[in-house]
Amino acid sequence: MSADIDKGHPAPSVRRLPMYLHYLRELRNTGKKNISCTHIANDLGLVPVQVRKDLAITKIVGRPKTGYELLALIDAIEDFLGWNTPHEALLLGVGCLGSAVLGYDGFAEEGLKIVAAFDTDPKKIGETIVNTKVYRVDKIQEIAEARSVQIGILTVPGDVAQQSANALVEAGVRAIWNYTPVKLELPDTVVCEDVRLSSSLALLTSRLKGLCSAT
Amino acid sequence: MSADIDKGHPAPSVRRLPMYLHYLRELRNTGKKNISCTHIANDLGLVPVQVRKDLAITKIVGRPKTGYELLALIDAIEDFLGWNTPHEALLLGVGCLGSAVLGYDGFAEEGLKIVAAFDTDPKKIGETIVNTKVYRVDKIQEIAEARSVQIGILTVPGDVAQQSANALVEAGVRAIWNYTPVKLELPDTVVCEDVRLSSSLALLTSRLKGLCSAT
DNA sequence: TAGATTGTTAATCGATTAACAATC
DNA sequence: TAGATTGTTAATCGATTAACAATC
Repeated sequence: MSADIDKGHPAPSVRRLPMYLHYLRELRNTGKKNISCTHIANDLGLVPVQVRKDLAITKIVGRPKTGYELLALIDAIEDFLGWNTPHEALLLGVGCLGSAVLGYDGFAEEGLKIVAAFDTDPKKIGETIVNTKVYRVDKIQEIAEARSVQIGILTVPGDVAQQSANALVEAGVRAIWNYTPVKLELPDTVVCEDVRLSSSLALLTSRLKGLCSAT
Repeated sequence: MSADIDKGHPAPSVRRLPMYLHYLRELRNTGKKNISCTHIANDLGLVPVQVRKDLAITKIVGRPKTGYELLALIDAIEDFLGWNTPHEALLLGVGCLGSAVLGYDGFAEEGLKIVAAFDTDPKKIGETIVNTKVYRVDKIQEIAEARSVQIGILTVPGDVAQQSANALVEAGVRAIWNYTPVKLELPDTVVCEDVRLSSSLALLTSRLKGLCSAT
């Protein structure tokens, strides 16, 4: 019945937005007021038309000859991504990876605020790791509901990934950022994004192999 | 002059190989001898023909009706990725993220062995973090050359990313796994793969926004 | 054998790039 | 004004999916 059959936006474009945002924020310090796609493309090693298409999904409007107003563009990207209003998140699994995610201060710039962490290890429960308190896993529901947290970050071992995801869904979480190698089964009312470090490494090592054998 | 103009393999296919490998290794424990694309696709939520195309890049040959021999398939993927012969790597920047990468034992299964870490912080130099010794940055060349290390992992802050990458290149490293948000300038004799966690988060938060506004 | 499955060619789909009118 | 730049439509490119003969 809806007039616009929203197919969403091209994932490759959305993936490039944080790169533009990072670049534009740096540029802000130089006092520049306007920026064109030509300059962005040059500095980031892309072609201008791709930058234009990517930025267009944020609904930003530029002016011929001058380009985009820098601050308006930054706002538009943040708005599109939802990074101007902080998202609260829960983190499950305070191992090496979980601690790193807790400690990574870059997420603040991306509107992500981890409000509580959870683990099964009694030694960790009650501890405070990088300003975040670690709770027992059975407290997820209580804390999630109290603050109506929408995002869950999964940094647990693979063998408990699905059950951890289930707990997050039951607690009302709407989005799961999955750092485990497990393919999660989720209701389609929940969005999930897999961080697959091994995919990235696969590309690196296979290209390294190509480099060597080409000689 | 070369007969085969090697365009490389489709990046999306290469990115999916670790997922198949993970799945197949788990399957090994069940004692199964053969596996078909239909089964793989079912279990991973893909379509059989895509699995077949993906696996074909490893040069594996299957048999109609029975599928692929499980162990041969695992071998073929490992071979293609270069994950059966361990790759030695150096890690630059022992902060939160760097420590997590050092501590992540999953990389062992992916043929990656971090043999030394480097930092500028005098307090960290000489320490051993997760079985890896931390050296002064000016030791990179010496250690890289002695072991002819081919891979460098960049987990330094963004503002020293380029100079750190330069040091790795000078030390003879052929591949850089870049965890910083910086776009690196590198000679084309060096391959580089960017781990962009923010791209992944962008997709998650923008889809979460779509989910909420759709209601 | 019959039917499941492979390997491959052709068709489709979506993203990137080219072309160009509009405009400041 | 002249020329750089935007926004958009059309062409190209590459990945995914469909179709199907070969085969075990």
